Amino acid sequence: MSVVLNIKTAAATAIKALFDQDVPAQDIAINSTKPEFEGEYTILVFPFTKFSRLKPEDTADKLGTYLVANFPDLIAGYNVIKGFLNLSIAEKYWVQDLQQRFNNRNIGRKPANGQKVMVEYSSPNTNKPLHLGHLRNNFLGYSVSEILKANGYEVIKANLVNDRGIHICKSMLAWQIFAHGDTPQSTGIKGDHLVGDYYVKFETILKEQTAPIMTRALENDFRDFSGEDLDKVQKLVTASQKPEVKADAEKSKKILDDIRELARKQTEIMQQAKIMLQQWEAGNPEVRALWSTMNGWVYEGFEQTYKRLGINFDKMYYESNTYLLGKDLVEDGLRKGVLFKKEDNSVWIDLTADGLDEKLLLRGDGTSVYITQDLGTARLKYEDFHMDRSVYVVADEQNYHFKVLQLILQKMQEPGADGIFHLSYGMVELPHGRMKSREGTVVDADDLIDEMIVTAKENTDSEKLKDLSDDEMDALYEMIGLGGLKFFLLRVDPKKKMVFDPKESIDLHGFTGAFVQYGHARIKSILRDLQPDVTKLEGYCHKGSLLPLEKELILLNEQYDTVLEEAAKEMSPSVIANYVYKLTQTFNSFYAAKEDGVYTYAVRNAESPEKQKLRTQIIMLTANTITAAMKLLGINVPERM
RNA sequence: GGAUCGGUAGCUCAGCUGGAUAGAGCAGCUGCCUUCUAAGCAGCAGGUCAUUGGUUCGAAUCCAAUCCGGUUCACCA
Repeated sequence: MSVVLNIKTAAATAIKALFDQDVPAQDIAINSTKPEFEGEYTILVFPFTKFSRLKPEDTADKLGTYLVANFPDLIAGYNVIKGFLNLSIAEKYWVQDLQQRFNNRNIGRKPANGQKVMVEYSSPNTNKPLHLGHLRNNFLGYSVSEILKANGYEVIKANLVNDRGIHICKSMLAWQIFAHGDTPQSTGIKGDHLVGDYYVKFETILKEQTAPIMTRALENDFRDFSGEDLDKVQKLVTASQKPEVKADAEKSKKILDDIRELARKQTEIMQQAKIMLQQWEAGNPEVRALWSTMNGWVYEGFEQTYKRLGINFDKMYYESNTYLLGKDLVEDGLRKGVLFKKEDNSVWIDLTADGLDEKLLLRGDGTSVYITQDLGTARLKYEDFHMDRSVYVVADEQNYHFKVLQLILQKMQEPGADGIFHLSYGMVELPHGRMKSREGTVVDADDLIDEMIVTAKENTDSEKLKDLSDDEMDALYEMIGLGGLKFFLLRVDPKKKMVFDPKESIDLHGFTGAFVQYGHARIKSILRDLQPDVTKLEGYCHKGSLLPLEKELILLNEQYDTVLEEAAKEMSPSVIANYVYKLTQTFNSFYAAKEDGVYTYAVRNAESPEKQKLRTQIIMLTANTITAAMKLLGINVPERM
């Protein structure tokens, strides 16, 4: 049980005894004591004055006296400032805690809790390589999975690959026209990048073909359009010519965009892509063969990147297998009366009572839309694993989609519906704004990783490590570079959008992964020198008093369990990142503190054998906590750097 | 326009289940390597917590309104 919980329980007992009031222990507010006051934890007594019928100071005083008298193993002293009861925890408590935990390699890990949770993350499209935005998703999904595991959940990491659709046909078509049979082998280009290059090629041609259609349309020449699109474009062009629209820059831009969208649809290359998609759906062997080949290239590329990122999955789903799902569910829904049909045979759900709109689930021709597949896939996942919770790591632009998804499943009384949780994360932006592929500002994942590793190499003092082999050095650079990237993307609260400044991200100073790794390497360096006898340490429980930073480090380490629980509850690796940084920072202060040229907290040259044992326990504990915490972020820590 | 998320130091972010004088890092400025790794440490400077009102012993934190910004509201995925 954590110190805080112990204090709360003791306080609840004290309140019952002193004031005859039943206050649930968890309702008692406890803060860390501000550094300028004496003590470690502070109870806020304001809420108790109602029934104590005493001034806050007197209430605190009574409570403090009682706690010291009745819980001497926990609370050694107290002081009162206004309504704040500052408690000094008995040093014996800290020392015993230290002795029990210092050599635990699985620090913080909870026993299995019998709950199963699926975490779906990554879920890439197979038409282009991964970029910065995917990295946040991948790191988050992996880290949250590890955090849940450490809290006792059984976790299934799932990846739903979007391997079919118009976007892939675009790459395929451009490859057919322009590649002259090029392959990753023949060009030496990584498969996902090669396929992505042809996606870009497609977009270039599309743009070229769109321009004249657009120009004609704006001159009221609509020869490129027909049917519904003809109606739409005429209306839009007419609207765009109104003086009040011309005066409104924002409005006219939007109308122009809409016209452009229609023009894009009419281009020859777009029509070809659509035909290809239809052929794919019809099972055309030639198209299917090309599709398999090009997806194969992409998977090889992704495999490399995932491996490098240290990311893995327990279950792969492919949209080509799941995109037809959901129709059964729609049938069930119609039977249950949750869904209804319109006269054109399209199927809808009415969500107006929930403040949303009517939502289409099946088109008039019986084909499904995006959300229908997702409904079907949700059912499939549940049938496969019967998990208690199903987490989707997806950017916050899809908040509405997931709200609707869960609502529909709940209305259909699908068994997994209540367990669905959309782990919605904010976009990664560049200092100048969003990444835009049209403006070529997309930061490629592979490039970024390379850059980070090069930076790590440039900033490493190889003199210190000259006895390491080249392979060991490369592994170290990779650990530091990748760790830095992960830490940078995970240290921010997932819910918030974040700015990625390349200059800042590759920094190895301050609140960074490298800082934490460095702290760990420093500890290991001391331990290498010292070669402590672990069995002796395990039998050692320090008797003398503790210096401030000795106590502070034990205390921070003690908080790890609580931090881990909070990270799981919030599904937020940033909680861990902030904590492990603080812990390392405190260790660094401990490490560097000097008085009159002598290390205050020297381990090797400690002032007594007892202090040496104590400090060895402390730094071992700290190293174990750092290692465990960083592992949950997907970051390894080096023995030396 | 409706829904929704956000606005804290020059920049990037903590703090938000109400509590003491709002914290880090970067950038700027001072110091500190003959002693366990200076990717570090110690310090200085930097704030109308978007604005206004409310709730109360107490508000960056809760409520309301306003302003600013993002996302979303497709028979696209």
